[in-house]
Amino acid sequence: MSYTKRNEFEDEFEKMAEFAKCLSHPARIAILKTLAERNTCICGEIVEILPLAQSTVSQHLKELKKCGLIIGEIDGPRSCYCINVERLREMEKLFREIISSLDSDMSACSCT
Amino acid sequence: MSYTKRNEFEDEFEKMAEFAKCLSHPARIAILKTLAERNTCICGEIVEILPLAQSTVSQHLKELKKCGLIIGEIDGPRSCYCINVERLREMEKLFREIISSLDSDMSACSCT
DNA sequence: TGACTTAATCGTATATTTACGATAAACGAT
DNA sequence: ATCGTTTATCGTAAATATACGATTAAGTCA
Repeated sequence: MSYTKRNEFEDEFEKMAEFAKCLSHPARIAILKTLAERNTCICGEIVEILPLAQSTVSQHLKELKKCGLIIGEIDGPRSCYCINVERLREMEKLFREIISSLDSDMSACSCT
Repeated sequence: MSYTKRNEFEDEFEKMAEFAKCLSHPARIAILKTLAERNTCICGEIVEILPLAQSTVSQHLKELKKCGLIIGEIDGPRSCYCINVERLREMEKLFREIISSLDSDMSACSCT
């Protein structure tokens, strides 16, 4: 039993799925929003805002970092996080492309 | 141990996260693409195209249906699926809104 | 009616995700 | 050097997700 077949699809779809997975928890969207609003972007602030334990927030930050949407800089005992604008743009573009590709393919639905 | 705290965030974020979760597997994106390309949209065709067992495809279809991105019509022993265009637009809009809200909040990143 | 086709669901195994508390690591300050 | 602060990581528990084969259900057609 193989469990995952995520790697047997078109690169574009896998990439999109990766981004989507990253946004698939409201906490991570909330983190992005918080980072956008502040430029201090210290981890502790996020912990205060979210209804989650520090370790859990840290995990979500790790996910966001893994998919490249945020950048973390260690600054003494603190960690300074901010949004990776280029990567955000990349995601935006890919999303737009896939949606518009669906749009252009789509013809009238014959089953309703 | 509560396990999930998905429901303790802003509605908009939860909604976006739902959509994102739906797109978080390449198979489901591939299904949407296939549905866009054809208007016959019979389940069996999708099974032939994807490297997945029939039952697994059925499960993915169920997910897509649950979040409203596709509509299924039972047609005799077959199932005719198609994209729910309105819902797709809704997702597109929400995504665009959230991204542009990030954009407008974002100031220079102080940590790089 | 009975055989065939198609797709949903069930049962199951395994991987991953989400959450927490506890601990460790890294630094600043006293 | 020790203490306090901050954050990452570890260990763990429980929920979900992913995948499959087997079965069921529902309709078609001979």
